[in-house]
Amino acid sequence: MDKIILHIDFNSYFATVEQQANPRLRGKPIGVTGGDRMKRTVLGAASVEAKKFGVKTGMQIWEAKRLCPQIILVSGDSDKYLETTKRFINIIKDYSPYVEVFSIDECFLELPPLAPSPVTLAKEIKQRIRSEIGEWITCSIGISYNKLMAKLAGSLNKPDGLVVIASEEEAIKVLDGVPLDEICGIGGRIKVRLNKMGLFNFKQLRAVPLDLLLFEFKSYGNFLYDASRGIDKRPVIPFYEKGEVKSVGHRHTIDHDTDDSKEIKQILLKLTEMVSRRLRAKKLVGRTVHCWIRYVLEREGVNVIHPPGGIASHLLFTGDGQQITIPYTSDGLEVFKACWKIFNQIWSGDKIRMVGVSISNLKPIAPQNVSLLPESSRQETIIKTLDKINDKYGEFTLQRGILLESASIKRKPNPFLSDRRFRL
DNA sequence: TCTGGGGTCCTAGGACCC
DNA sequence: TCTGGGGTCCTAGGACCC
Repeated sequence: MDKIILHIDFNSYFATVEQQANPRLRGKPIGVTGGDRMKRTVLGAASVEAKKFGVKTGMQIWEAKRLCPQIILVSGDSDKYLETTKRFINIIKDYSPYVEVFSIDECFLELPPLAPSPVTLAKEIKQRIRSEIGEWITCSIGISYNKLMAKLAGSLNKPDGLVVIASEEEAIKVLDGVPLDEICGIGGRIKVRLNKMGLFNFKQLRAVPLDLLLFEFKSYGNFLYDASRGIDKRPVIPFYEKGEVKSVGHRHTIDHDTDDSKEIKQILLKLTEMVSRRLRAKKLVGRTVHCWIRYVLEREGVNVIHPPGGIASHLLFTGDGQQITIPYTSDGLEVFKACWKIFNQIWSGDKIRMVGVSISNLKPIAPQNVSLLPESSRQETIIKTLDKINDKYGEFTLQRGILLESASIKRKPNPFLSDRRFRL
């Protein structure tokens, strides 16, 4: 193999971390939820034992309970998972500086040219994770000559697997035995489009000329062409070379549909403040504010499939959004003003189920950028003081007066609201 | 009983400037 | 009198990932 790349992926991550922390949960079907509010939430993870009943990550809780009535639901704790992730990354770094953190429970590792047998090394990593982090924490490792195939190899034998795809010849054999959406990069929509072209497996995809793929999929055709041949030239990008985040956002699904603009305003105030606080914590300012909403319309007697491949539903989801550019800021009130302006432009007046806010076009705060205007300087002092206290005592301990009326978002943040892509 | 929440990248078209 | 062409910025929207 030209390069040797390992893909390390934790199995049922949040669930095994919870089982490690609490012996009474071990060997039992558990599901990790987003927090104390169960309605309209989905599972962040399911334990191996729960998966035997057909329960899956991302499944709605009512469905998980239907499949497995004895499932134990555990409230997620993002700090705990992040802490565990930092520990395993520290182990991985002993083997190579080329570690790309792909998500909270996944990383790529490129081995130096003179590394000993990758299989022996992978076994050692698994053993160290067991002994240094916990016996309940298992991972699957895929080994191959590029990232795409390493990730595919890792997905072939779960949990606790170890699979090698050593050459392009082997890769093609493996590809011809899996569905199109098994590889990272082909999702439901692309699969449907490929199927419509009469393509149902990688062997058929390989027979399609590049020109045709480029015509149908633009530059994505290159990816499809290469992927079907086991080719992937993307480098492993170590954590210290990864750029800063490109956008920061939050969205919130309301636990009832609402057309009460006062209520929506309170939620947007909270979301914009959460976004701005994260910008300030990262010492960033941003200038493009994106606000979007989602409606749910009941359609009597009509079955709608949404999204493709999803479950049939009599509900039709629609939405609208807009983005505008404002002067660089990390002030929640400025972000809110932009957001509120957008909201009032796009809102149809229908009942709303979800609102979202994100800010992009980010840049680091210039240290010498001290404001000269007294009013602005006063605002900055207020923000800094709020941040200090909130950092110490938790989100929303102190907040602007206008936020205090709202009870729609609880103080303890949902673990799935926090950074999954983080920097070490 | 009816899909949570946080991201990334890409393309296309219009506005605007020189 | 009314237009070439290149480049950049902005916004909309689609698709994917975990």
